Amino acid sequence: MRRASTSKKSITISDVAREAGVTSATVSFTLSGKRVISPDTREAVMGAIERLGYSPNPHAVRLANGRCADLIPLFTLTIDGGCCTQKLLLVQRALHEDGFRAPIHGYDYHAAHNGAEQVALMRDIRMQRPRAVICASAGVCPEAMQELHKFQEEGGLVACICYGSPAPVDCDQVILDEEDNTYQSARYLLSLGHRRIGFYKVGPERHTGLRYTGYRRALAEYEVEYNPLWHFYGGAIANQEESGVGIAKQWAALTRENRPTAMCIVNDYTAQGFVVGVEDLGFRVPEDVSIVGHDDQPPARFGRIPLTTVSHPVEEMVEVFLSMVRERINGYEGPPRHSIVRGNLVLRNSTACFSSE
Amino acid sequence: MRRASTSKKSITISDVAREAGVTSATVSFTLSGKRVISPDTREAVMGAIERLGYSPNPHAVRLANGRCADLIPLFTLTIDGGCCTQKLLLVQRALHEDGFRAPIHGYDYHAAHNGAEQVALMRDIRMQRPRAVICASAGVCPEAMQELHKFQEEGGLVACICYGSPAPVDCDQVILDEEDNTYQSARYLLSLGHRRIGFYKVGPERHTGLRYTGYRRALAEYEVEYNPLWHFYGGAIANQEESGVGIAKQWAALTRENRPTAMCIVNDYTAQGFVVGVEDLGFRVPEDVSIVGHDDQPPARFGRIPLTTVSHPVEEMVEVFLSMVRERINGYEGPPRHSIVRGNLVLRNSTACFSSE
DNA sequence: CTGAAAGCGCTTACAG
DNA sequence: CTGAAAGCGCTTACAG
Repeated sequence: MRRASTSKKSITISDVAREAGVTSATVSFTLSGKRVISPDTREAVMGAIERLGYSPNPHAVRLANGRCADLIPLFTLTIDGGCCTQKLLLVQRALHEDGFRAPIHGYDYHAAHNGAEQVALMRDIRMQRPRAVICASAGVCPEAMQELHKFQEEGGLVACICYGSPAPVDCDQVILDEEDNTYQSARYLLSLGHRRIGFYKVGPERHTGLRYTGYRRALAEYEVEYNPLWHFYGGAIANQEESGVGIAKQWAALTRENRPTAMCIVNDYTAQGFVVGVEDLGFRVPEDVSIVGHDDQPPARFGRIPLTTVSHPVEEMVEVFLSMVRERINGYEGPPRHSIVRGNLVLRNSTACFSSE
Repeated sequence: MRRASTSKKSITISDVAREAGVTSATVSFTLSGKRVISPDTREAVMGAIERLGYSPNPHAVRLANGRCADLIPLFTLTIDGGCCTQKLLLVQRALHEDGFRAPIHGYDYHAAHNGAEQVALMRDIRMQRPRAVICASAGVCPEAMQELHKFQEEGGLVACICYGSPAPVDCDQVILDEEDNTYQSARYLLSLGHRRIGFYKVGPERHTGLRYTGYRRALAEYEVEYNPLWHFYGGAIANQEESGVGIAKQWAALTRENRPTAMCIVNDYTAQGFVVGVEDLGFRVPEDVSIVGHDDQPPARFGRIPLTTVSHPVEEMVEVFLSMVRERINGYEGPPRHSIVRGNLVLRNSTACFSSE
């Protein structure tokens, strides 16, 4: 914890050169291996480096190089340990194994839910001139995406991991099929005989979004009318489980005839919050209300009740994504590709056939 | 997705200077505000910047500056959405508000559970010469810590967020009192009359670690002998909940007389896994076994059963930590401080008095 | 096999 | 109020 003023000047390539009795070019080349170096010289240089504890200033290196060939930052506004984080971690691991440095630049969604801030963050990454940048596009504003576009124009590689619809950048993308995901869950509830089916997803959008579309498509298929009463909204609750408790209260506040007999809740955390909420109010799951969650994350199996859910195929998405990214890195020049991946229904105990009782 | 060869040369400060009809020094000074600039010049410069879409090359800036005054990277090997991630996110938000850039450099624990790798990662951060680096010390090897020490010698600021014992760097630290945490949980079970108390924590260490010490201290206080049979081990299961299922099987495999009537399980995720595991085997919680978890994370409230647990005071730790860090940034020169923070017992439904039945 | 020198894109004394 | 120039610490043609 010393002051900057006390700071020891850090040692540079010239120090090493002097110590080894050579020129800095020689030091640079013995380090990079881009020139044949005599064994004696190499030894002298390595010795000097060792003795002095030298390591290159990355800013100078990057400035001189123009581009950081071994850097692939991962950008995300979601860092909650859920599916998005899991994918990033898997991608990071693979990239490390390929010899890249792949720091996750994680920013809190709320902190970064500010366009100017996002742009600054993204620009900072772009200006580092990395080999590629990988972007988890959820929540990233168009202006920040524009930075990625500029990055491409400067010769950078971009690839995105998306939810539902492709990110507005012309690049390889792996996309979770959100529409199908929610369609499957709603259709399953309909197939059990339910007709009053509640719907909830996080976020402010009401009648937009692919999850909503999927829900509507299932209803249409069964010729069930959409009822705005059954479309729940979360308010500004930070915690996902708490949102579930909140919508449980809304649900219970409806009259018996208007109350959904089944709920399609996008995200297992919220779904378990809903379970806890309705149980606290004296209802039973699935007797009083069937519930389908989304993602098949740990709470689906270890939460209040084993949850029927639709999986979010994390591993599959990562696999597809990595193969695209690696092809690009190896020089593939074809047009950008969008790989859409679907989840599967997982049956557990939170759903039952409709009974008029 | 264009090739590097196609890359547009990015525009530099000289381009702006030329466009504005001034010198690059003037551009630099109008941007930094370190020199008074005439309104006309300022306007010309800003116009040129606007028209050209200029933004400075951070490598050049950092190389010239010697230190990045506005950069405070956060280093972590744990990025699971749990307490550690939560703390970093809160610290990041506060630092952003203070005008710093504070990217979380997150690395997967397993990927980085490799000394050389860790050192490389940490060195890369150090060599960026940021204002400070904040390190979540869990899992960080001594060699990587050594990098932080070098960083201090170069005049950098270091601060750590730790579990149990201080990190081996001479700097401000906020530390969760793990010993007390587990002591409290074990003592509570003893106070309920239990005498066969099982213990589990993640990690390979057997008879070391502050959590173990706290457990032993509680036993000693009640003059209960330590029994290695009741000390559970997880094996190499990646998923925390699955570890809980695993130890449930170990627990059930013991003879009735040897089976703990209560379990002290370090971490709510694993504790809920244990609940699910024993229930699947036909046992009831808390009738057949009482359980205390640790951390008071969402699964404690929304998991299979409402869990008695000991809190991990995330907000309090962040508050204490930030006040120390801000003092340092403002030039405080006193000796390094260690702030130890304790959690509190939270009573729910997973514990009951011992009954010989 | 190695050296001397230019260049990467900034910042900041030093002059005026 | 502004310019000309040195310097930050590397890399890489260009010579030898």
